[in-house]
Amino acid sequence: MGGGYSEKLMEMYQALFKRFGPQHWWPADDPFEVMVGAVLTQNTNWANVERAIQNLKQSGVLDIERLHQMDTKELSLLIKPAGYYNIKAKRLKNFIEFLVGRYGGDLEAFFAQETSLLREGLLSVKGIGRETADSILLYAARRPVFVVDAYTYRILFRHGMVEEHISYDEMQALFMDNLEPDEALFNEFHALIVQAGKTYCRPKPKCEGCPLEHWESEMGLNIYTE
DNA sequence: CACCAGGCAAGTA
DNA sequence: TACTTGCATGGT
Repeated sequence: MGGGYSEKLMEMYQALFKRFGPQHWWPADDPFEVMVGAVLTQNTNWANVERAIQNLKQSGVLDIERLHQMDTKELSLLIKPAGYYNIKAKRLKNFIEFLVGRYGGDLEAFFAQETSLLREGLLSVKGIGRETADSILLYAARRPVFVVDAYTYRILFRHGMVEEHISYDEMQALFMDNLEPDEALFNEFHALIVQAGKTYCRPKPKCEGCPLEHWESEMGLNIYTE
């Protein structure tokens, strides 16, 4: 039904895992830190996000109540290393206001909902789009939701697995309609795609003609080039 | 110097 | 629906 995607995707997963090993995502101490990191990492290098999170930790404000009290301007200065600091401070405040206003700031209460309702709520927050919402669902709420990002498009397109410019929902369905809803699998798979993308699948490929000699020689992924 | 990073919202056609 | 633009720091 899926045009043999189930087998292809699992072969891709096995090859990536063999090449890169377990990624141990999400690098955070608790679900709330995951959610903050998910907003801060929007179009931003993770190393810069780490500095911002360190600033929040060292200031002792990495919790809902403290962030709720804090002035947006003050917050923006703490997260400055993550870039887009004015808009991200507002986005974090929007999210905090949502959690406090609707769940009394109780994350357990927030997470005690069906996945589709959780996603709907997250997407209602200005500053949380589909990728950020799905990252929170997968890595904070630990739901079997597949996270799609720019690397997912790039890698699958360059390997001839999808048309260019398919929608987020279509790409997500490609994975979720062809794989068992396995939270641990989705966790590792997305993290591996990011790692592989960083390593071999830049926006402007240095090698001539991806789908890549790189993948084939270094990863044994000629199975994807048809 | 140019390019990129674990996106999103708002505006336009 | 399908583009375009603004947002911004820090590494390579």
